[in-house]
Amino acid sequence: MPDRPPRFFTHVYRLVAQVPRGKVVTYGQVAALLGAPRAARAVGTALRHLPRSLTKKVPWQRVINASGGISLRGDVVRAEEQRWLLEEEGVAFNRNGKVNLEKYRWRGPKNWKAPAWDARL
DNA sequence: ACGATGACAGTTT
DNA sequence: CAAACTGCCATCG
Repeated sequence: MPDRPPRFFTHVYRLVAQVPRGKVVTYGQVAALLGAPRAARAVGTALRHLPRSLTKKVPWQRVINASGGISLRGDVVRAEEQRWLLEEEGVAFNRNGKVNLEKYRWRGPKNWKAPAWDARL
């Protein structure tokens, strides 16, 4: 059994797990909702390390970049899978492979309160 | 502890 | 509009 994911990672997973089908969020948005508006890059790191055991529970495909595009640069296969999964649930891509964020962006959970993930216990 | 790393983002060319 | 630059952050050896 591998080690449990770091705190920050698990918070990312818990939030992303709430993104409804057919909606998307950006890395920066996730970071902001977690109370760390500049940690967008770290959110990407967290998703890159998403345990296989959680791929079924965490809709990682619903997280895209601020430009409305897929960010998996190196992994082309994975990138195609992400687009396929999103189209599968009704998210449309324009000719440039971008999603209309104004239309598909998820605004976040109701009465959401940023977790104190960075608090030292 | 320090520097390298990467599924980012905003600004400037 | 796209590529280049620059700042930022949690993790990892």
